[in-house]
Amino acid sequence: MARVRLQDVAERAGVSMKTVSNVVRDAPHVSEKMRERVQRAIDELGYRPNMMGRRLATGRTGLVALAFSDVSIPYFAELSRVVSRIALRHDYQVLIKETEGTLEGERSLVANSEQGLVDGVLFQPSVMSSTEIARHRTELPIVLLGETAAPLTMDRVMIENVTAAREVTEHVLAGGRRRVGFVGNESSGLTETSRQRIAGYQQALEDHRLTPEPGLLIATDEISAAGAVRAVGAALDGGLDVDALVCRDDLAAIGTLRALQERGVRVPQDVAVTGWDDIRLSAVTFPSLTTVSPDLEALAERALTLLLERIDGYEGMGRHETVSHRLVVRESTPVL
Amino acid sequence: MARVRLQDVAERAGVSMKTVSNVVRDAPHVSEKMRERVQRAIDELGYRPNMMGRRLATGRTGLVALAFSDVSIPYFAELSRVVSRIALRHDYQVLIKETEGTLEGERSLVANSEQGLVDGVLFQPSVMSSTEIARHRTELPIVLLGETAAPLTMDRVMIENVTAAREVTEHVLAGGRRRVGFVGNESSGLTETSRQRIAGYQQALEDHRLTPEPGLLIATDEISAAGAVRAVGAALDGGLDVDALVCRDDLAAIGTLRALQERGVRVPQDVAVTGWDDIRLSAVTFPSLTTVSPDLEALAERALTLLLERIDGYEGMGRHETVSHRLVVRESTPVL
DNA sequence: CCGTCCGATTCTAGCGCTGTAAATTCCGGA
DNA sequence: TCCGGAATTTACAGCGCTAGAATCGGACGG
Repeated sequence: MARVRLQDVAERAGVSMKTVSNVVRDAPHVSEKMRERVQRAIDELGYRPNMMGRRLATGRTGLVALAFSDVSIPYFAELSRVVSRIALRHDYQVLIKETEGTLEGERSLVANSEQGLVDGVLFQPSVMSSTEIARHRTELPIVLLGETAAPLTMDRVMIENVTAAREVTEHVLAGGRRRVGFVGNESSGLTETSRQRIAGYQQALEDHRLTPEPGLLIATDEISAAGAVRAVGAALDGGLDVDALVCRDDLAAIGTLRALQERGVRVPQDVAVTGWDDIRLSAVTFPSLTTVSPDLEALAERALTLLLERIDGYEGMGRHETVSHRLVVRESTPVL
Repeated sequence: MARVRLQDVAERAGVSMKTVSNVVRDAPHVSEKMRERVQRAIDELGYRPNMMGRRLATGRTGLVALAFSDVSIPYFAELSRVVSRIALRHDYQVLIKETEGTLEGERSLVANSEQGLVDGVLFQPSVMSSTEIARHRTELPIVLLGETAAPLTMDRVMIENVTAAREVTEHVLAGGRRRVGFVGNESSGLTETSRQRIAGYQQALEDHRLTPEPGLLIATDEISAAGAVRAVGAALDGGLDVDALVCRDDLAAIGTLRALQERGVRVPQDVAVTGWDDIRLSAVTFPSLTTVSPDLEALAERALTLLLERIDGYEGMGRHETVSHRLVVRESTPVL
């Protein structure tokens, strides 16, 4: 049996297509009687609107893309959930696009490959520079997520990375630690995210009259727990002497935990460890992780709001917003 | 500036729309000369096809939905990646739909709410029974993932759960353990997945002339590491006496690890622990987890193949396939 | 030199829905 | 009973693209 179309319902109910359309979309100016009559026809025929038709007609796809490197990074998975949920409230669905964190993947995203498929994009760049993003600038509305030094013309939402990094470092210093390392900066080409977190970490050290030593920065070759296990392991075996390790993210912290425990180092007694992102698992590692918890809800809400405004035609300058974060203290740092 | 349409390119190149369309789609019957001429016009105008138009015309959306409870469960996130990658090879994009693991969410998915938006659905049900899914049966092609007792009319791809559960249990028994518990069955209403894994676990025990005791089954109230921490913690505090714990999935295993370590129980010396899914993190917990590793690649490939066949009009009986798995032995179980 | 044939190109309908503008209906008031 | 204006419903023209039929044009054999 062929699909039921608006036309079929219209004939069955003996009204015009437009009226049926109005009923389906819950539009105003439909009398109660008419609504009932049409609804009956819809139910009898089992009509379901064809989204593609609607989309072509309205020019809106009802889809926004959420782009980042890799969904299996817990932070991004959790972000996806929140964004999807909030988008749904605005009648939007979210299409997840993974860029693999490669320049190529990010470029193809920005080179409006999604043109005509999604109405806008929420994009957390990994490697593309802000200027390049601005240059490739498409018709497609884009809102940037994260720490990219965003072009003036584009919207961006992030948390206060420098401040947060300072707070978390301050927290371990307040616990009496003095040899504080940093884990997880990229071994080749620092991302803006790492740069800012390291900046905050350094500020905190300097506030305490401690000199940041290059040897305390432990770079990893990839954003993963396994990368951190290798890097921290190698550093420890190389004689690294620390009493605290501030990690770039929870995954790095989880890897750090393992590298320490493999060597019999106790956390937090011997070395305190902190993470970043407050992914769900950070509460169930042993010991559980003290971590920076960004307000994902607010992040998603603001980013989506800015994006929807762009989609609705807003053409002003880029808006740069920050959302709050808090420090969640758990077992991996000593109680004060 | 308004968007460039096919018509604009056609005028610019002085040819018909259809010819441009042929060039864009790389269709046959286009002379080299014409191709070049049109391509030049396309480049000059910066034309990008509007997917919505194409989709309406072809009736194909180029989108398949991948539905499961929650992306932030690592197994699903990793599955998403693999499915997306493989789908891309078939020129399909993947739309992730979370059902929250609720009957309501799953019903709304099956009640062809996606009609007209996606061409088909890969669905891993959490709570819906196979008969109900079959009843709600829509026009939309669906392939089931996972252990659901699939209706005869529907395609389904899974791994051999009973066998795998038996193997992993056998592995700890071979290590000399005799009081083997199972962690992670749902406290209310066993899912088919849990049922099969428990069945395999029991078979292995029986093979060793051990009697499965109900007290060795530790139910959790939700699929999460935190749920396992609570459940296993409570069981241990209640005097649970085991020397091995086979967990329903890696998340449960991670929670189990913590519950044991909190109480000073050593893994694997005092209690061996196994997981299921081989999520990335299972290699970096401390100790790392022995776990069942499904062949995700094959799972995704087969499921997508079956789905695409359905989309292309295949109307035969349901195909039920299994893909392979292997046991990955790591630190959480003693070496033999 | 002409008729045939075949691949290259154009023509013409839609795909299913919505927005606009015009037509119709409905009411209270005169 | 009739009129004016507001509310409701209808007619119709696309949104951008593709498919199939129709048409064109040139190479080839006779």
